[in-house]
Amino acid sequence: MRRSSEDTKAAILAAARERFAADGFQAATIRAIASDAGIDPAMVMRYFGNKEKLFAAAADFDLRLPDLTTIPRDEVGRALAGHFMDRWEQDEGMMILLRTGVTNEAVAERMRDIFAGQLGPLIAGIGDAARPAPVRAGLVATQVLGMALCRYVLRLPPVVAMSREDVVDWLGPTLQRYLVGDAHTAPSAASRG
Amino acid sequence: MRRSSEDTKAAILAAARERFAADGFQAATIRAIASDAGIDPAMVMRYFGNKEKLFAAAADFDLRLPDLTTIPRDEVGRALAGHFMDRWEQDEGMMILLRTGVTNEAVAERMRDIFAGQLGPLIAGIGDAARPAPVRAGLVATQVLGMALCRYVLRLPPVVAMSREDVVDWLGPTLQRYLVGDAHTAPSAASRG
DNA sequence: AGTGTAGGCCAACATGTGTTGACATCCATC
DNA sequence: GATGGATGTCAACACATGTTGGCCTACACT
Repeated sequence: MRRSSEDTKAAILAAARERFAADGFQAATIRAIASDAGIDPAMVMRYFGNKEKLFAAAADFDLRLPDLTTIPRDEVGRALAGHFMDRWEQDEGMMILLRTGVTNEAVAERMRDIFAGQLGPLIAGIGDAARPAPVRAGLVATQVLGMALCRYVLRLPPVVAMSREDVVDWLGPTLQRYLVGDAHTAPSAASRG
Repeated sequence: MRRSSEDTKAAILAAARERFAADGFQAATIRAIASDAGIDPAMVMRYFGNKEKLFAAAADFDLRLPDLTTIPRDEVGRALAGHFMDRWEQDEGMMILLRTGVTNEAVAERMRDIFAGQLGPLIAGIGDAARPAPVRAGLVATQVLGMALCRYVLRLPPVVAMSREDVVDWLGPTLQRYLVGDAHTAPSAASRG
């Protein structure tokens, strides 16, 4: 069965995204990707030039952040937590960035651009001018990427076992404080469920 | 100049820790490590057997958690945040685990063991029995590892720019809530500094 | 039927890697 | 000073990888 050029290219890209997400840049081999796509390694070179360009095509990713200004101010933390959870599970792009960014400076820079360029402006629109938006964006990144790391990459059992709602319940207030709160907002440990 | 066996072994181990921390497992080559240590690659094999065993020796790491029961209950979050900050900066062991654990299942399992075995019991001693300690330990791990990832690996500029005290101020309340609080503890955004 | 072109495969090359075994060199001991 | 073990180097092997160029094959069109 013969495929069209576009079909083959798409098959290669799909296989590449899976392999890069599962194994990282170095461990994901052209041969393995080609095998998954059911074609010869030479085809990968034909369609994408080299491994770096294939990776660049596979690592395309956008946070697709919602407009936070349409959300009630006191629910913005939970909304963002839920959005990231959905985003992580629907698109393996973030897994690719996480697995490769830790050992590839170019990818790390891309992640810096994504979080500064997409999350920063969003937060600037809702936050308190007294605390700079980049710091708030950075803090949100630490909690959100840490959750992705522990849940999907390291697979810490209690973190994997949490439901989406559990995650939103726990991370929501944290993100809320990072977004619109103040460093010294003390948590109250009095109320118990 | 001739060195003793132990000196050479220590030099190799030091070079290996730096390389593994900077480049990860695959990108850190025996040849580069040997070159850093000023010896022939064959010596590495003689003293450590193979690359995996060298890595196992280099990736030795302990969280060295303090006894939280001696700390006032409402300061436990800040204390833990400060401890992790110190630990990250003094010992490159965590950088090694972070850079390699994302693409190496054996290392990921080791991190699971570390956080479940060291952090879990500690938290069980101070927490609320109503919420299981493993979940609390997992949540702490998400925030603490996320900070390490963003600050030392991805180097997000606003996160790098924060002082140790800034980090403790922001992460302290978060960890406090994860440790002894309740999921629905709402942050108060009223007070401003 | 003949033919050109796009899609696909095969074999090979250059390179870098972990790893090994043979050889060299220093130093303590007799 | 001779000897033997510890310390170290060298060259090479076996293997996997990214990459390349040549060749094959099906299909559309005349």
